[in-house]
Amino acid sequence: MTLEERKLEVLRAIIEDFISSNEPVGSKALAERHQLGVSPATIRNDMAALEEEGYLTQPHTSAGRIPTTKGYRFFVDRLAQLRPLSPAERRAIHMFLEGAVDLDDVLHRTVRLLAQLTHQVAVVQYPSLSRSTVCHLEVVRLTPSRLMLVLITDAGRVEQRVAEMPDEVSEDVVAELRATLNARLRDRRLADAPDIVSDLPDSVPARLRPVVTTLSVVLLETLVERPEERVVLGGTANLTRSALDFPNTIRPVLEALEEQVVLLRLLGEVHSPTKVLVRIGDENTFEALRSTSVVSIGYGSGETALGGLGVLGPTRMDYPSTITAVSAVARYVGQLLAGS
Amino acid sequence: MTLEERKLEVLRAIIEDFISSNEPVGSKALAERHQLGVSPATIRNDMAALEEEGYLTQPHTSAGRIPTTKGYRFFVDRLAQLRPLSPAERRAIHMFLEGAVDLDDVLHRTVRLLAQLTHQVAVVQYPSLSRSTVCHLEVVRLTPSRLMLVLITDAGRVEQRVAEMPDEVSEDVVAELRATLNARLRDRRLADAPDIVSDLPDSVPARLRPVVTTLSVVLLETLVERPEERVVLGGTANLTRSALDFPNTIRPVLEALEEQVVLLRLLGEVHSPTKVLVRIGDENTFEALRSTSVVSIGYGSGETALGGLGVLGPTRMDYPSTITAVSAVARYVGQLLAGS
DNA sequence: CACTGGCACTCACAGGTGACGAGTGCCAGG
DNA sequence: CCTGGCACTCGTCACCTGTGAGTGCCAGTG
Repeated sequence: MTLEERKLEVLRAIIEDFISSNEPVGSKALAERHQLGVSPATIRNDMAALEEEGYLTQPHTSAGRIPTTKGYRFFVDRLAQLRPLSPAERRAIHMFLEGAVDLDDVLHRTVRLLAQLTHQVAVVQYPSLSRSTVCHLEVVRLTPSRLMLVLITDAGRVEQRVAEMPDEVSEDVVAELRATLNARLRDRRLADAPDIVSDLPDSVPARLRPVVTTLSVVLLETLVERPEERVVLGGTANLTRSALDFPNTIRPVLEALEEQVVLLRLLGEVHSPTKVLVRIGDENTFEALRSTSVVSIGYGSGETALGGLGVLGPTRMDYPSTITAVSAVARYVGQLLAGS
Repeated sequence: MTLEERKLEVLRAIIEDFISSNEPVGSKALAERHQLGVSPATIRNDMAALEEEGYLTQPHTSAGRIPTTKGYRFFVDRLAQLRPLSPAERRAIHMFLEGAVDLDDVLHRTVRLLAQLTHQVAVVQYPSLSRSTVCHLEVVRLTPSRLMLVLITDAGRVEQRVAEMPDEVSEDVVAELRATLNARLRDRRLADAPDIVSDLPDSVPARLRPVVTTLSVVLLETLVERPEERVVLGGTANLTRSALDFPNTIRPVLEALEEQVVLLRLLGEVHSPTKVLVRIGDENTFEALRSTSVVSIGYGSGETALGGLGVLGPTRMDYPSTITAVSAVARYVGQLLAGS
């Protein structure tokens, strides 16, 4: 199944031309635009072979060829040469993310940056709760019988939740709760938190028990039942850029992007912060995204990713540039979060 | 400038037909679909008059008429009869907003609800900081020299911000800060906060002064320089519903909607929680939104609005239904926030 | 054996034409 | 003041045709 040198060149040339023109590319044009050293007729034979093997297809008999999913896949895996980041892009990344003041800000800037760099739809996931550790757990007494729990993770993420208490709670008890909860949970991984939390009521003085029991339930809800991994979306206007011909092609995509579930699953499979993941066309799980490609990667300080980020665009996207941009941004965001 | 009875009927009929069909409506079709009791020829005369007066226009000579901005405006102000909420819609509102656990949740559900009810793009603003009062101000020591300020308002909004301290700060000092800040700010309106905050450094014991000064700066930044009124957006997929013919008509709209500034200004002028505001076509401030209409209203418990919410759609939207839906949702959200 | 030039063939697309019909304005008559 | 009738405009659609890009195949050549 190995292809000879020239056929590879032909495949690469076709994909590059198609990406920049969005029109089926024919043998003659190919011969003119690239120095392949052979005549159109020869190229035609190669094209026919490539089509036979499933890398190309024809929209109709007398048109040029366009790449199939398999063709793009081969291109991405073996043919594409990574384009280094241009100085302008490097500068843009720094400028964009420079002045960020907190996590929300970082992620919102990131999504705009990605959208702008790649001219595509950008998605950024909040640092996963389960992969973070507890930095602080604050208990605030809003009214005597209503407490607010504020969870702060090492990644800077802040989650809050109101808890209605069965009885009134004194300020002293709140202080005690705060101390107890922090003693138990601080620096623990949130993935381990559910176990710790459910043991909590049994291990506190009896007088605290009712309050702690109620709080435990709320905490568990926040941590487990609602693992709501948040996602920021941006650059949807870029969808209109590619698919100007098919307004009914962008509708399902927009609809899918409004579903949190879809977005999460989109980035959910991302684990490594080092290797970009490219899902092309019908390699995507979701029906509605079969006409798009997703380029994603994890970001984080160490080996394990805190969360994922990526972009979504037409299958005929500029993979080399996109991959470069996505991984550069992820690296920078990782540093930023580690340093803050 | 008063129009006679029948001309009004004709105008209403044209607008209603155009809204449901999205095609220029002609005299004959009009006479058939409505019981106006006159012949097409008569209607033609009325139409010519209405066009003369600026309520209608013709896309081209031999086509039917379509309403102008002025026509829609007249329709909304004088002709439209409010449609009561259907039981199904009422039920939908309750079901959607029932299980909301916190402010974020309420607002995200609201935006989805609005989008679904009206089949349009929905926008919901977070409760304005400046119109809220401080419920609690928490100071959390993340590391010895890094504090996090968490501001909780009566509307349930939570804003946090990290502050880098010049020196290390002891846990005792933090407790003192917490007490001082809360004593000064609790139950005060956030609009008044800047004054209070800037006086703060002068009115604390000298030993607290450096820390308080730094904190003041951060607080002021959070409150004033970054009055970042947050906005939630949803239902953008609905844009494709109306403008299927013009993909290049939805691009600028999508782009505009990605600008926070635009969204804020869109709802920024909303003040009353009782009266719906309708901005039609070129009545909109923003160039890109000249082809759309915005229906918005304030929500809140009392007289003053906490924030705004609304929908954006094509000028040929179903105004009566939309107005009903928007104001019903706003009323319900207001109750919800007051009760929580 | 691999490449090439030539040739016949296919087919999307653009441009032109004409029939059709929806819609209009105007006018004379009730 | 309303109506029916009539001539006119003009966008839409179906149809046709020429053009050209692109193909596959084949015989010829180094």
